[in-house]
Amino acid sequence: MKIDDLKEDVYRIVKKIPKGKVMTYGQIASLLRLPNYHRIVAKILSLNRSEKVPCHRVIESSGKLGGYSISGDKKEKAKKLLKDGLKFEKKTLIVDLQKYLFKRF
DNA sequence: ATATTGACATTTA
DNA sequence: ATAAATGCCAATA
Repeated sequence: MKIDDLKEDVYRIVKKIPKGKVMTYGQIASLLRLPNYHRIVAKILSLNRSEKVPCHRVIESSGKLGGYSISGDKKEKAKKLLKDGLKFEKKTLIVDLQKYLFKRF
């Protein structure tokens, strides 16, 4: 299973996301030199469901939160992000990527 | 083995 | 600008 191998890399990257920043699925995939694996990244995170990784800092490129399997409630994810210091409309749950996107380069 | 699905992204209309 | 269509890979049924 490649996913099992990618899992480590994904976690590694996600863990490196500084507090107050977020990354997108496609971005992570690109960092792994696998630009088309965004879906796989998402699947990995869905399978993950462990809180050892700040997976709540991974959102969609559109700025929407995406999903959250741990509690199944996106509000939980939003709360964590707010706790990280991010500020966004609680109604739309749209994150300002211009501000909070973590770019390594 | 084929078909559907997924915490999506990018392109086209 | 928004919305639909297309693409992508692996897992699951």
